[in-house]
Amino acid sequence: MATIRDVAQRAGVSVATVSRVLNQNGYVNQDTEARVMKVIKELDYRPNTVARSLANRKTGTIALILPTIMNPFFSELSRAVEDSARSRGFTVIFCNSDDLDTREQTYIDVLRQKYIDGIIFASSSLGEEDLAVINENGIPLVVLDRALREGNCSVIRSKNAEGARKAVHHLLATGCRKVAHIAGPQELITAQERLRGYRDVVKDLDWFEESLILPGQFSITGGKGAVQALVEAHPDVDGIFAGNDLMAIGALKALHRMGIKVPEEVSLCGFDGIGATEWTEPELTTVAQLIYEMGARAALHLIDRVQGYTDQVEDLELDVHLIERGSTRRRKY
Amino acid sequence: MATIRDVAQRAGVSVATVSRVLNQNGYVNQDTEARVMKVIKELDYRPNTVARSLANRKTGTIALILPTIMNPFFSELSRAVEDSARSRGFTVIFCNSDDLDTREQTYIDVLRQKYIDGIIFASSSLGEEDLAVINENGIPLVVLDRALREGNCSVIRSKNAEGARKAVHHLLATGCRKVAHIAGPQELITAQERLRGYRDVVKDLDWFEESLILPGQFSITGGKGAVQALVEAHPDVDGIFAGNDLMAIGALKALHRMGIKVPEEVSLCGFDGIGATEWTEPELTTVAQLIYEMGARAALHLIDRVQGYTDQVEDLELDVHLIERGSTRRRKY
DNA sequence: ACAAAATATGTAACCGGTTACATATAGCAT
DNA sequence: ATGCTATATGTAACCGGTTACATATTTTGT
Repeated sequence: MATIRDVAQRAGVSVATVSRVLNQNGYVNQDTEARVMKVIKELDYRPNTVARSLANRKTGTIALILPTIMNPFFSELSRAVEDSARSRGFTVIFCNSDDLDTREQTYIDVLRQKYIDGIIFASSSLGEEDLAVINENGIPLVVLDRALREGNCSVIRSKNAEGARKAVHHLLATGCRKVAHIAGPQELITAQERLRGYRDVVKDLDWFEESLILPGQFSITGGKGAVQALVEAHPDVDGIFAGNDLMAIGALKALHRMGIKVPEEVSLCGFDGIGATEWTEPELTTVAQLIYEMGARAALHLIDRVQGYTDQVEDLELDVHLIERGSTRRRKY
Repeated sequence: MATIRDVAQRAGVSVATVSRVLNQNGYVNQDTEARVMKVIKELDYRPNTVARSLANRKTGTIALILPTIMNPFFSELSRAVEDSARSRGFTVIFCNSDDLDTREQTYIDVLRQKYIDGIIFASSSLGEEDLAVINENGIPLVVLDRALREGNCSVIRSKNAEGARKAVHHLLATGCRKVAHIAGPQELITAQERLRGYRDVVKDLDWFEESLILPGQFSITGGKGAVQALVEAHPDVDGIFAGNDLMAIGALKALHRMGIKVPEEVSLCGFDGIGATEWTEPELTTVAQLIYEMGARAALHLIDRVQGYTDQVEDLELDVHLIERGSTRRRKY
């Protein structure tokens, strides 16, 4: 591979001049520029990004830390992030954390050493102190789905509580008399907020009791398990609000296996709006987040900060909307 | 951030010595080493990866080029790649190509400039010439799911034709009298091979005709469309082999919508073995690939080559196996 | 006891860019 | 004609590591 010095020599100029041509800064004579460009073409010269990164401490790379890419929610999110990054000439490094903080720690260490320009954090188990460490290193940070007291860090999240309320109201409106909630792991803010939304609506209804809230790990198996326990404890449940779509899918499977008809006997509503909610039968009613937009906004805002177009941190709450499908349907009594 | 010179100065040695301590090479006195290590701890020094990369032309980064991460097959594959890479201290850059060759070209350019150590190519539309370009640049390459004449490039693929034969044999064995095939885009080798496998089995059966082969784009919508056309043209079809699971899911939806019972009236078999085949009702019979293993092998082998542990290219054919589920069931006549 | 080999450490060039600073010429106002 | 500014280009230090080579000391072999 040709280097900048090869180009300089062949064009009869100094490396500084070539660099100026490359970066379109400083004064360069038109003729000189043309000559340099010609040589660049001839040699098929491409500036070495690593050398560039070393010199100006920018790598054109951002990292996306997420629990696991195998969760469709994060697949879509990361697709958005990569699309947006590419449109701005950035590349993306992926990190599956499995929500393990040791793993997150390790990643952050590695990323720091690699001069990563910025990080999008979609994995929620990292403590505030750790985030502070990143900040100290001056790495711009965008966090998804959590509120932070500390200021120097952008946050983008969905209206989880509001979405949960929408879901439960919808279930009640379609005629449910007793609505249970399959909750995600309470370490995660999203899971907390959705549970809160559920509580907001049902807490004063006479049928409500704590045992209508079951843990489901945000996973398919968790959703299945929750339904089994639920039906045993509350055979009269006729509505389920699952804290995410994967649990809803699991719930649907379990209900089917138990011979309970959806939506005739039990209505079911998920949360997230992943594509797979249209793959089941019946299709799942769900509270859709603007997943792609979330990823795109996160990436574009992060890159804006990296490039110094803005130094303001953002705190965005994205709308959610209910998508009514076959798993909930108005019932007549 | 402390630099190697800071460490050297504080420890009263030269940078070369510190470097030797860091890389565990060359001669270093025990006491000196201890002293250097102590200073490293004190300063919380981490070697700058970018500088290192520039010096030794290795970045500890590999790239994975795939059609789109939103296809669950590739989600799982990339999970495997990332896990394996991490276990060897490598990071992974993701590239969604959407099977556009311009996009792939651009990526390769960028990756070359970034001194990426190696590339895993899971996107099949790139021509041989382009692959040659990568090879000329000396970038180790592992290609998934395609055969290449040219030698200097490892290939890992599944036994697609064999898998397809298994699928069709299974459908016939469960009592199907007329089996159609929903095929993927024929630019892709995998799609070709699966179609070939289907042909191998049915070509001499009296009911076979070309119009039983329908294009389905490897997508859900494609699968739906294919089924609609199929049922119109061949109402007597009682078995469908879909070239991948997404199309099978689409087919299942369409059949359901048309009131055709699976497996009672039509048996359905997919290909890939993605998790979502267990999310549908009935669950989908499918020819499972060793997706995770494919990704893991690709990554580990690539890194072996990057690190010079081997310079042999690999040509691996992974086994596939039929998973029988509810979408195909033995019928009695 | 002496040469050869092993151990220990330092100097400085190098990887391939960027950029502060120095220098030189041309254009323009006074 | 003089001084000031805008234009044009080059020199060399710098980013933060690695490593070839030189040098000095210690150990080993005979």
